[in-house]
Amino acid sequence: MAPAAELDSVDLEILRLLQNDARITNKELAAAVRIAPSTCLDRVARLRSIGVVLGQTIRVDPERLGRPLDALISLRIQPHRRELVDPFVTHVLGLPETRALYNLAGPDDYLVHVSTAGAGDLQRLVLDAFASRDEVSRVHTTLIFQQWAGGPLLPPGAAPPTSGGRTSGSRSGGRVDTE
Amino acid sequence: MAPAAELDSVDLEILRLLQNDARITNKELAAAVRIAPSTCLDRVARLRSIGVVLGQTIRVDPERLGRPLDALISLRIQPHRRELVDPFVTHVLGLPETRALYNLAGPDDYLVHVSTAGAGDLQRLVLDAFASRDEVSRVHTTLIFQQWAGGPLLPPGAAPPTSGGRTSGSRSGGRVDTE
DNA sequence: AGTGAAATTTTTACGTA
DNA sequence: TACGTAAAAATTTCACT
Repeated sequence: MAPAAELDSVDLEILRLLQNDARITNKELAAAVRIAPSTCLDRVARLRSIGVVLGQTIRVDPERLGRPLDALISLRIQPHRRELVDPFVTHVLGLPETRALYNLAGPDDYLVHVSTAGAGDLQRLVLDAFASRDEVSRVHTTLIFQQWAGGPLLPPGAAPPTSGGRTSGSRSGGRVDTE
Repeated sequence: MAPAAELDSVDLEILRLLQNDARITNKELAAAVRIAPSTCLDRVARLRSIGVVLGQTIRVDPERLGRPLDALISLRIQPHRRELVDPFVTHVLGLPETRALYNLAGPDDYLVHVSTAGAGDLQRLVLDAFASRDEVSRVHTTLIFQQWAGGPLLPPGAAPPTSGGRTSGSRSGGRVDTE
């Protein structure tokens, strides 16, 4: 279930529009890509069924949830064995501050993106949730000043957004500024 | 428009459910949080209007879009002035491989999360899109073996998901494994 | 695969407690 | 603020090209 799916330009355009605003109605979406609503529904259903579209989520503003301070925490795991790593991953994903977790190829094994309530919360997190654990041999924290969410990830050569129509909101070029 | 919004436990539960699956109908959502559909609609509309909910997007599988290889690219910008930085940010956000961009506090000024078609594409990207630029003085690339998307980011103390009902799909604990 | 129209479900608006 | 009902609009199904 890994290989790349075959997508035509209409599929790519649908993905682009939905990634920009998934609340668009099927009717509007169909009009934007110039096909009938029922056909459009089939297209989207297919994209779901073949796993290109994994799901649909709301984008939440961390600041308005009381977590204005973001940071990246690099971690080195000492005996890098599965018995220690799996519980560690579970632990990190269980933290409410965790936004993303990466297992890396470099000397630092893991990178955690966290959103915290402030410097105090971040310090507490670094000390209590990471540094204090036996399997963690090194912790390095970097503050995030600003961040931008990625765009549609569409393959190069994909058709550019249709000229006239902004679908909704006030985005710029399909990219979403999150800060 | 920055301070934390006042949210009660119902709001938090709504956010959690929508973040898990934004395609849930308002009717189902209302039932899950035990309020009337019309009330639920008001709640969600409020969350949108006060900016807690920024929008709605589909989650796309990068692998199925032909980008199975992820990497983090650290960058140092030489004269770190706005005239150079702004075009650089625009350039990075314009790359189809870009998934996220961070402006950091450390010695490395920027971190770019990219999804690429493979080692060749990544090499081309590092050389042509980053290393070749005048304002970029240092490039460091780290491969991502595995990654996990963060969860609801909800404040601690928020009520756990209601006992019986899984809303849809087969997620685990509200977290979404993206690899 | 794509389409148009009917049938179903959902969203939305509004009056009331 | 929350609710229930009614109107509007959406999605979804289906027979046909």
